[in-house]
Amino acid sequence: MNCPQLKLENQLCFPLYAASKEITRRYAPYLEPLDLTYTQYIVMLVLWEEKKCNVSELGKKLFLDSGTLTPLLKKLEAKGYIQRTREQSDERCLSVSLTAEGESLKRKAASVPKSMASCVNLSEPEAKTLYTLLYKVLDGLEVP
Amino acid sequence: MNCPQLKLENQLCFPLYAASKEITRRYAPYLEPLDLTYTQYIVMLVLWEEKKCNVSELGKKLFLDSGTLTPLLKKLEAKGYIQRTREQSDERCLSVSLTAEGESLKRKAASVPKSMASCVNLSEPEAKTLYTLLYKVLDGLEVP
DNA sequence: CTGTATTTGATTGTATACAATTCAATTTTA
DNA sequence: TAAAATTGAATTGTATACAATCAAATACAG
Repeated sequence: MNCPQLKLENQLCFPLYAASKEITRRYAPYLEPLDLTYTQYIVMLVLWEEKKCNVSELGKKLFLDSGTLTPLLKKLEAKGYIQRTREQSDERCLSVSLTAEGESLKRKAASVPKSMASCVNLSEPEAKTLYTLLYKVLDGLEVP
Repeated sequence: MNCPQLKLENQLCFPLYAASKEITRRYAPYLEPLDLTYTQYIVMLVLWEEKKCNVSELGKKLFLDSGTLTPLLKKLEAKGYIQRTREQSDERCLSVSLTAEGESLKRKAASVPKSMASCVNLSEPEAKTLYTLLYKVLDGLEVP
């Protein structure tokens, strides 16, 4: 049974999956001094921008659900980077905000993106094209 | 502290990470009738092509290590799709091969790629460009 | 030939991921 | 306004991922 569409090299999903994993793995050495994993890092990226965010908002932005975020946020709290407090107006909502330590971590993180960019062997226009196409895929998936 | 390079929207890694996860998630409904997860599916893709493969070869092709593959291959064996046998010439090597059932599963899988392609909202040239750029990233990472 | 080095999978430990379910708080509705 | 529906996190269960380590088999140097 000859099936070219089932060849690994003919899949678009596979380089996407592999590149994502490999890139994430390359982040580890740069994030270790910050005591962050990659997923914890992108949560901190949101908080450095927003200051305050509840779990569902984080989930929407990062494409993560509460089953991933709840334990992860507890770890960030244990590290002293964030606070978790129930919102007064709606006790169902858990508000996540930075501690002073979490805020000051931003300074140490400032060099991470440049370090990582140097790992990725793309020209500026190529990176831009890739970025655009990936968001097109993501947006196209939004409504199933 | 204003830090544009730390904005989520300025990261290339993030849409890569998110798109990969979302695409993988979209595979589930199509793979469920085959009783395969996404990772199990890409292992089967290799085996449908190669017939026979040892663990380290699978790992190289799929960017996975033995910590992921060993339990996964045991599950595929438990489902009856593959056989795991030590190679006679080198007892360290575990040879993975298809059973008749695993081979015949290929027929049921033949329609999966087309179904998935319809989920991805890219034109043919866009998909090709994305593919090329992703492999360029992967190849650029090969040697750290 | 033998002791050391290397190779190969397996194991262990930590950290995601996500579906499905639960539970409590809030909102809607009959 | 009391019951129903909805919402938002947390929990449970299953499946990856990968670093680090281990043990067995093999290769290889002297």
